[in-house]
Amino acid sequence: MESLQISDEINNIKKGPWTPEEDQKLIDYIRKHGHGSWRALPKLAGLNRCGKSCRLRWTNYLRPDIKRGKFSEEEEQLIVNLHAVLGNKWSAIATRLPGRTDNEIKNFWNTHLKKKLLQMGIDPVTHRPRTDLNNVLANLPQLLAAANFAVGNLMNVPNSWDINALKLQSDATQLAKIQLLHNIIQILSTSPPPNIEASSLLGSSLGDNYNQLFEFLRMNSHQFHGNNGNGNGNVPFGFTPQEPNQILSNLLNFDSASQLPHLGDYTNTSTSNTSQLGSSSYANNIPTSNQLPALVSVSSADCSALNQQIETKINPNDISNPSSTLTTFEANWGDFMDDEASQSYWRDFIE
DNA sequence: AAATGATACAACCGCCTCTTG
DNA sequence: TCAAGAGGCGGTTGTATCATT
Repeated sequence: MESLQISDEINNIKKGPWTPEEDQKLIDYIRKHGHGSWRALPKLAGLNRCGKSCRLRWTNYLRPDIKRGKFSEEEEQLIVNLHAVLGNKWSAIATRLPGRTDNEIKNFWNTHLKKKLLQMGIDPVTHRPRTDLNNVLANLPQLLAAANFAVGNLMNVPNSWDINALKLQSDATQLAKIQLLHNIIQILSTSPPPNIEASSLLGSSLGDNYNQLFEFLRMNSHQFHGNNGNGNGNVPFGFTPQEPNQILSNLLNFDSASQLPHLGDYTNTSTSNTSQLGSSSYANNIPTSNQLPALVSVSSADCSALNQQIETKINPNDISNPSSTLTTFEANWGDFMDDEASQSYWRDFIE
């Protein structure tokens, strides 16, 4: 590295930030002659830079068609979607965002989007919800808040699934969080952790969120079990959580190994909603299996409408694509790009 | 007001692919 | 077919700026 720098110094090759004078020389030259051979350009333009540096400066900063400023919501969404299909192919992604450079997108991804996805509980590499216990539980307060919000909104959507209302009331972030909550419930629905270490981990991680989680399950379980009105018994979230008591009883099995509050203690402090426990239908529908079913499909009509909305938003010029066959509600965010059919759609779209 | 840490982004580096002779 | 050079790409680093203590 040092020898390289020395060699560069000997050759009078400058490195580091570009000065306005250098920028102007580069712009003037390319305007007059085009860039031609990048290797030859610096000498011809009177710059003490290597060709590579000139090319980078031009393509990433000086090019006249470069769009400056913050990324819009649409651009953000598009980058996430494209990344789910293309991975770190920044140049390929950049071709879909006019005026944005691969470098800019890459930086934006690394500094903003990656964190955003992580905060949403989505793995930025796989674009799937993160299911490891630590991460799920670490995000529990956020997830519960988001899920409560989304459940409230989604349950107000008419049976016919007013997609517009759905989109207005609940963004993809909320949906992703519901997906994650689903994961939590799955974790909690399985047998108690097989060893004391896992028990302790879960207990300490859950901590104060225990009450919140219980409350959420209790408040919404009747809704999860409701018929969505389309006759097939599916519910919007596609899973039917066990009775909260049953789920949490798994936790109580290792209550002594952790610092979890006792269920009884909690219910005593929250009596305002206990009627829901008795009146809701969930009591008659306690699943026999500990495993929650996978997220369920909504009707194909609903899906196509939803997909079209997503696709229209992403690419207003291409609203009809027969290869798009998303069928799951999770398709709204993250997973929808991992769905095989969806991926083929995006590949088609990109190609 | 100064120190420290976090964040954003421009720029560089090394590797890979493509082109050309 | 192969080797060399040029260009392109993705990962990483360095530095300026902003936020917090």
